[in-house]
Amino acid sequence: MRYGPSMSSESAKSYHHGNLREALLSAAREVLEREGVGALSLRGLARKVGVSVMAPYHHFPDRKALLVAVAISGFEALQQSKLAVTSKSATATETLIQGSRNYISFVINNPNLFRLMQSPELTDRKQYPDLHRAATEPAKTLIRSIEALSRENGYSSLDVNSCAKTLWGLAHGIAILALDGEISGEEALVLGANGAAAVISGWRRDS
Amino acid sequence: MRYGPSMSSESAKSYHHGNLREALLSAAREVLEREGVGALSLRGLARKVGVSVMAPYHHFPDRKALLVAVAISGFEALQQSKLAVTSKSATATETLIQGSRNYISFVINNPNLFRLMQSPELTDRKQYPDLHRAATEPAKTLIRSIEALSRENGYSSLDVNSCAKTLWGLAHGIAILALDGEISGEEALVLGANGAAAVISGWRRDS
DNA sequence: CAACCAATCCATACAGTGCAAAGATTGCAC
DNA sequence: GTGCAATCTTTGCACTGTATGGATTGGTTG
Repeated sequence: MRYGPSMSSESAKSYHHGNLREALLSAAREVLEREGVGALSLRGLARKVGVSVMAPYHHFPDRKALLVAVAISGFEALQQSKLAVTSKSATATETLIQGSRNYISFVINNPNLFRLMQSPELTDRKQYPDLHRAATEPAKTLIRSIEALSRENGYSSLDVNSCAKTLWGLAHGIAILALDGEISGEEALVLGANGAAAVISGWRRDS
Repeated sequence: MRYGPSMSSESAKSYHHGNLREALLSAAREVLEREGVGALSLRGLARKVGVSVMAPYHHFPDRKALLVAVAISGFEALQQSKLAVTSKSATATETLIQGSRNYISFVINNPNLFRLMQSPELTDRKQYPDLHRAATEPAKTLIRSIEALSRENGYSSLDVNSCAKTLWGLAHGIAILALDGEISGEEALVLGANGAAAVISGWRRDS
């Protein structure tokens, strides 16, 4: 693993770029957050990185594959921050509530990246195993938290799976409302936390 | 308002199409649901309708405007079915729970249309007043239902706005999980109804 | 009825895109 | 060193959105 176009001083333009793949991904993330997914073109990225039109195709089979790679990096970042929240929380309830806040916060801070992660164009995740795996990790973490909740509070009859999906769906939906400008970021964070609390307490009784 | 290319027998190819706008929208909805938003091109639609490359531009300033028009028709359909549910329900609680089911059902039955309605590409709704209006109608209906709930059940301290957004977000999020294949359609419908019930009962206590 | 005009449609052209094919350049293993 | 596989470039095609300017029409007005 080397870094930079070559070992020499700086930008000694060599025929081989050196780490084109990473450079492309980095440029893509930048363009994505600044101009949206519509502005992401392989040609544009190639230009930005200073490489020929077809060079990117040696690292990504097609445009979609590039988008998938960016999305994966997004899911990994999300998972990372989710784990951080989990390790900081004292109780399972707190983990879930703070997790909801954290999810919404991530969406607000990376709007276009999140939109890409949810893009209809990469919906067929079965076709991209790596993407599917990366996207599933956060869900697994959530389920573990709910199992902990069930243990800690003695909710023996709790349907872990349903509860997880409801909580996830709630955070997801509220975040999207914020993205669409229907509610402010602060409001979304509050709603996310309160809504999660309501679901947790309401769920125990009703199911 | 006329219909068809001309008054004569059939497909008497006249210079003026007659109702190009509607024909384009109809073709667009068809292509959209069959092949996804990515396959929606003005040229393709023009071809499909049997008209020149530039004809669509006399009815839609650009591609985005066509997408917006399709999205608007989607929101109108959603609102229509929402009203139908409301008028069929006896109590406010039932309206809200069935409304949640109905929303999720709409999404499942019109996946690509829904994706278009939520597309990041037409997020700047302020720029399309008609779209913004159409997209806001269902929310208004929801709020009215919650006000009814507050009256009927004596939840005097209920924060109508927050409750509405939480319920909306929940249905929204669960529907998206179904779209992404994370849960089945039936499961989504059940989760939507149960989740809504949990939020309603949980909310009353916690806020 | 005739003449006009605004709405509608068409033909052509240009820039930008994704990608296929085939050749150039390089670093690494032997 | 030599050969090979990875990497990068050149060229070309089919497709897209859309700007420009001209053709055709039906409805309105004199």
